Amino acid sequence: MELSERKKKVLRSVVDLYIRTAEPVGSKAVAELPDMNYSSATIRNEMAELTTLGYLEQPHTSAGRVPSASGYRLYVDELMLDYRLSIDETKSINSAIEEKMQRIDKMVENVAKLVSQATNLPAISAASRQGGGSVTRFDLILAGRGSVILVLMLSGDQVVNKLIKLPISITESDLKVLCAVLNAAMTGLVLEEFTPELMDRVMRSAGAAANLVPVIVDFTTEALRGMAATNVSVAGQSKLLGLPEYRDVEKAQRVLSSIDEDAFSNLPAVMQGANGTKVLVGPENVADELKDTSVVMTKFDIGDGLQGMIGVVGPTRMDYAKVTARLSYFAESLSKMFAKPEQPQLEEGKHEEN
Amino acid sequence: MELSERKKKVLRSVVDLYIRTAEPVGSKAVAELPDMNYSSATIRNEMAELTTLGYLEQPHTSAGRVPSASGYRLYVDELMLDYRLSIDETKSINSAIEEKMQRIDKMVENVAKLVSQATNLPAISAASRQGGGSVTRFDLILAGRGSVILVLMLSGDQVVNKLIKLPISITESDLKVLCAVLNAAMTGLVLEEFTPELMDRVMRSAGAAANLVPVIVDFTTEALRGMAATNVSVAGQSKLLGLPEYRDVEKAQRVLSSIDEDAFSNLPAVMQGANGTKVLVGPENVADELKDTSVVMTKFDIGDGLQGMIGVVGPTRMDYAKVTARLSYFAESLSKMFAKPEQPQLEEGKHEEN
DNA sequence: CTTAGCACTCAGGAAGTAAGAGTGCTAACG
DNA sequence: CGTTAGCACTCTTACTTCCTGAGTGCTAAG
Repeated sequence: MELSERKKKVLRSVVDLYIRTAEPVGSKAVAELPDMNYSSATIRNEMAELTTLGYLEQPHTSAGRVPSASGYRLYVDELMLDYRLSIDETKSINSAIEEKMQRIDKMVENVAKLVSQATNLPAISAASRQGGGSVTRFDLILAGRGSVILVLMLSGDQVVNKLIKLPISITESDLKVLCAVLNAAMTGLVLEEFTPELMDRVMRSAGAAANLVPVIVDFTTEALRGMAATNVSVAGQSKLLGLPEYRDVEKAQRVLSSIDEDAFSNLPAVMQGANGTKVLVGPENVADELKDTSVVMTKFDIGDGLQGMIGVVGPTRMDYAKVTARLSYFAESLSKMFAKPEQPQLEEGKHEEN
Repeated sequence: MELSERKKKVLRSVVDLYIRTAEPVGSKAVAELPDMNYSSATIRNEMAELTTLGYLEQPHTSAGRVPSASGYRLYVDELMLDYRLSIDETKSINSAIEEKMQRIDKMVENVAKLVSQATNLPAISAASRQGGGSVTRFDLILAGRGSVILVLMLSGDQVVNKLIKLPISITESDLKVLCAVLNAAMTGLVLEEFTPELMDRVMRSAGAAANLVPVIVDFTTEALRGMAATNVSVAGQSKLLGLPEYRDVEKAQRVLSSIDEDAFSNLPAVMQGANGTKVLVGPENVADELKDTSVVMTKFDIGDGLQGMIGVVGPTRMDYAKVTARLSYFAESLSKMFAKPEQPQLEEGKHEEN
């Protein structure tokens, strides 16, 4: 059943007010709104009906009304007015992205931080690859006494490397042979195709440098696994504590620790189908601890089969309009950033160990 | 002035009890302790004196006593009994380290998580390099049409790489020339020595591939900067909320957000002098928000001029004995792990971008 | 020096009260 | 018939007041 225009207006006002104040809103408060030309009594009647329809709830007789989950749902789907980002906001988002994205190996982490700052709520960011990658090219560099640098070029123009130290020394020509064998036998293979038999075969034809093969295969499979793995980061958890609904420490802790954990490693799955921004209101969340909490998420494209996702966690009474606007803008900016090759430089690799 | 043995025993008992219960401890509770062979009246007298000496405080007349900052100080320095890790504990710490350290580019982050789990408190982990690094060796690999992979070997056997895409194509021999020039002119230099003049000079002698030089220098300086930067990670913030002293959300938030920020980027400096485990009790902390909170920290060695640090943040009433024990053991295990070369593999590099 | 006893203090909980906000209903109004 | 004013009713919240119990400091006896 379709609500009357006035009912919609009242519902929207109630949600808006509740978002602002975090306190149950009464008929009087709504009636006093600038463009509300009815008396509090009329509003009262409308609110009573909205309550029986299930869009509003009252904590107790004679408190104001609070939006119910379906109230929020309706608000998000139909009622909420688009929030227009100010020039300042877009500017600050852009410059934040520019500044922080240079070292992309921390991309996920940084994005989470930025989103959290922009929304003043805890934020999640994740990147995951659809389907497994493969090695495009093997290179081996002799780096002085017993050291060999293995350089893998992976599908999606990603490059990783590893320094291998050997007890024995090895000649340049041995490496050349091995390198050729590797490129012939192992390029284009996905993770599952790295069988023990394959390794045996490669080792037999690898000549003098055969003892390098196991290390190389190990690292290669690990790199492919790493490509497939989902990278998740959470930032700004403490922002939650500033909100009145989390004055209850128990609750705050439940929510925080459920975000803290790697509970989100399968979250990108939720995003699979949906396009654009998705809003999960309170009980729509699967996790029990989040029944009282809303999540707003958006996908963005990193290109090369990489899927990015950013999201925000907050009270059911969160400023959906503003949050969705900011999130979408973020996603858009990020997608754009990854789409354009900017400089002649495109790929970069960095890593350290012991 | 030296305290009598009995006073020490009483003080220790008070601190121990307070650590356990988080409630002011009365003379009766102390007197009832198994090996306390005095009546509550005697204890009362001792406690009164300890109060005037400043080691204990009472929240109000007729509450029990609570250790003061100097009480904790004394406890940490002299009184506390060594906590012996059980075999189980050492085992679980070791297996946690083994399991999680494989991908070392996430080392700092993982260590923070592990320490937090082991202590049930928020934990900080950081790694920073003493003094700047330099490039040991440049390599350039031609990776098909217009793509060149730059591989830098840095001091400390760290290897990083970057894929450079060029609008124009380039020949293998041009690359060889450039590579030789780079190795001749730029190895062994620290960040400050990369001047515009140097770049000019290199570009002039670089031959056909000269237009690659700016990109290479950019990436090199960025890599060196990255080496110098301190890497900090915080984990388990929500653990704080489980503790009775942080039922006050305001306080919890203050503390959490002061950890959340990059407030710790200069923390390793604090560790510079001290060896072993350092305990900062409440007001000894510089940050105002932490005046009410204690920090326990330890250094560990990553080798190659890299300094690691792990720390824990908790209420002044934290189980110093247990926490220090676990932290030290962690530090020790980590140092050991980084010291032994394990496999023939020592260094590993990994990174991705767009 | 240690201990028992006692009067005193003070935080925290229970109970009761008052104030205020908001509702639902009814009746009047245009 | 939709809208509004008025009013009785409900229920929370804040503020008292009171009481209890834990713990203390002091004194005097062992």
